[in-house]
Amino acid sequence: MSQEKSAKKTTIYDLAELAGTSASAVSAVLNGTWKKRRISAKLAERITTLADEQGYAVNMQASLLRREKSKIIGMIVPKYDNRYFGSIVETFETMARERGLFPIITCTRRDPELEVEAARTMLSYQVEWLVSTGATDPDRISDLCAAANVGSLNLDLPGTKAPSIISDNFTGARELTRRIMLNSRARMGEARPLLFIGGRASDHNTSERIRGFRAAHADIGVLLDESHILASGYAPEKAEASLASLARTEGSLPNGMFVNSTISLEGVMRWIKRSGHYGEHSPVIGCFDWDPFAALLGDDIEMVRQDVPSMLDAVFLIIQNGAADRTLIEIPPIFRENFSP
Amino acid sequence: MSQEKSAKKTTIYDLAELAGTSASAVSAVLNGTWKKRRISAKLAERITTLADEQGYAVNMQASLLRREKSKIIGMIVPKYDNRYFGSIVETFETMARERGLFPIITCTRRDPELEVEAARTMLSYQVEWLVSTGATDPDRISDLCAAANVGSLNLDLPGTKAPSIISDNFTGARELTRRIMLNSRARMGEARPLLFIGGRASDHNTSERIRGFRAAHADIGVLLDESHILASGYAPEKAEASLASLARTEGSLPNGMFVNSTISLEGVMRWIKRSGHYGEHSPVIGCFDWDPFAALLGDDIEMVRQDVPSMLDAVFLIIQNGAADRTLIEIPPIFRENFSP
DNA sequence: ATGAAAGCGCTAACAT
DNA sequence: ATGTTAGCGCTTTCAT
Repeated sequence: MSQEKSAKKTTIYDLAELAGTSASAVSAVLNGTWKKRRISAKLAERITTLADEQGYAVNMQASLLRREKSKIIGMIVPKYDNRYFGSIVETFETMARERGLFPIITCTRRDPELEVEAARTMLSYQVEWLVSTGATDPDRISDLCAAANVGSLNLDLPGTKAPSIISDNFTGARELTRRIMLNSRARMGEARPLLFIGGRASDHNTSERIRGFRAAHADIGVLLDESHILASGYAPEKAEASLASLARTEGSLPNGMFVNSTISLEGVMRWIKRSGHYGEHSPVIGCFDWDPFAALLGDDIEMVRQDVPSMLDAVFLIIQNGAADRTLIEIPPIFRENFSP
Repeated sequence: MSQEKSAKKTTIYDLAELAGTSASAVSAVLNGTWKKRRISAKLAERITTLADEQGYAVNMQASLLRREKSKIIGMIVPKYDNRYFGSIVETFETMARERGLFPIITCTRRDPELEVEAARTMLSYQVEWLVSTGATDPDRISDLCAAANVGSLNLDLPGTKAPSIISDNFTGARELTRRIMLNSRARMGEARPLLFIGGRASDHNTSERIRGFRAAHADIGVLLDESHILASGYAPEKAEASLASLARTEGSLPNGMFVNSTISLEGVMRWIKRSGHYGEHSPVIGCFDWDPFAALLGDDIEMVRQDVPSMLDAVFLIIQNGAADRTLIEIPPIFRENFSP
């Protein structure tokens, strides 16, 4: 890595010399503690001007080493390729900064190894809190944090060793399923069992959503088909493949579907288009997650939006006030009629 | 901010005491420099085990303070709400880590003040390089970096005080325009002038794309209408509003459009749907940027994908080998037939 | 109203 | 083959 000029960076000692004062005075002026030190306004003025001229910037590494707290807060996130995680990251950054914290974020691409490596690195950087978003093994990360005396939090997917903030998946899925069935009935004349597709059966969110899916069928008195629950992963290709395979074995597919994420929806829509399976009569679809273009894809596509601002409010509330490790906070997702303008 | 336990963190001195050795030995073992120190394998072994047991993590603040280089590389990015920036961030993180660098990223929401504040903060954290992505005032950031002897780079939008890596907007836009016109001719029988919408006329990318747009019209010998170039901003609402306004004044809109980003496309598609302006005959569209759902929106929607991996290859190449400040690297965007599977 | 000095945890040159 | 020591740049008592 090449360095443009070889000049060293300006330090408070350089500034002190230029101002004809001491490093401690400079430090006090530059970090705002100088009122209690009763440093003269002219000295303060002189120092600030000088600092500006020299393009001085504190060395955080040195500053943090000396202080007790780093004010750094970390987050790991699986992907940046959808609106949900995108807004989680953006909101997290904004809220952290509003609270005087410095956010650092790492994308771990759903790779368990990368997750723990990222967690370790963040601990080295002295994060005071670590938020694991959609982590495959959140408890492992909580253990690492606990060993380093650092607070941890789970977001989106729950764990058992730190407070968790997630969507109310059961209630949300139940209502979403109800709506899909209503739409389907409006079109087909009668309520019919739906297909569930996407996600991993092993993860808490997916299993809760499947539970809500079942409950909604029971509510309406429709018997669902167990072989129509396809929790085959998050990647679009997975969804595409399992639809193809089901169509092959069963000939014809249900005309209503519950899709577990926009990422899975990508595969679903692609398959529908490519296969031509449904011909003119595209299926009635509901998706647990929101995307602006997907929303324009058809009239019969119902979407739920996870309430990211409320989820992160809860996160920062816990950071401020603490909470028991096994706390589970479930935030209701938002339906179409309550979408923000 | 509450701290769970009050125990202090383990340091190399604690480890040294437990292992009955010195801090420097521990340090050497833990950071891999111990081969050249000819430390015995058993000592090394003992120390590593101990470190594991104690959940030890180096204090980067201390380590970096002592070392000469931080290995930290910063990036500022406008938004996380579309695939283009999402993949820039994800690719940047991955490539940085592959090179032993620690990436820190800040989202500045197209806010010029936030941009410089973020840059300052990153300089405090001793970044060795700062990549400004889509910055509103990249030269300002380059100045800050220069004052701190830190390298800077512009991505997506060029500047004049640091090397810039951008898409080949002119050529890309010219070819995209040509394709839209071809599609339009195939449908309407004759080539007609298109509408240009989205972006800011003041930014380099938009003006280059408009230049390409003009060139393609000239190539085919079609006269374009200057009042049909609507560079009214990036937000979906802006696009929506300017279409509405144009439709009001002109009655009818061109049946082919060049849309300058997926974000603008969001507004365009919404307006088309809400207004019902085009009735059954939806317009032929081309978009400078790619989104998987937008791609499924219609048969006549052509998209170009900016070549993010190549752009970031160029970024890291410059970081390794250096380049003159005014270097401008233009990466050809990718058309449909060359999309990766 | 301001300066001197100690020390945060780590690394690297210099001992042995 | 391993220990001692001098800082890295900053903050913070404690003197004055």
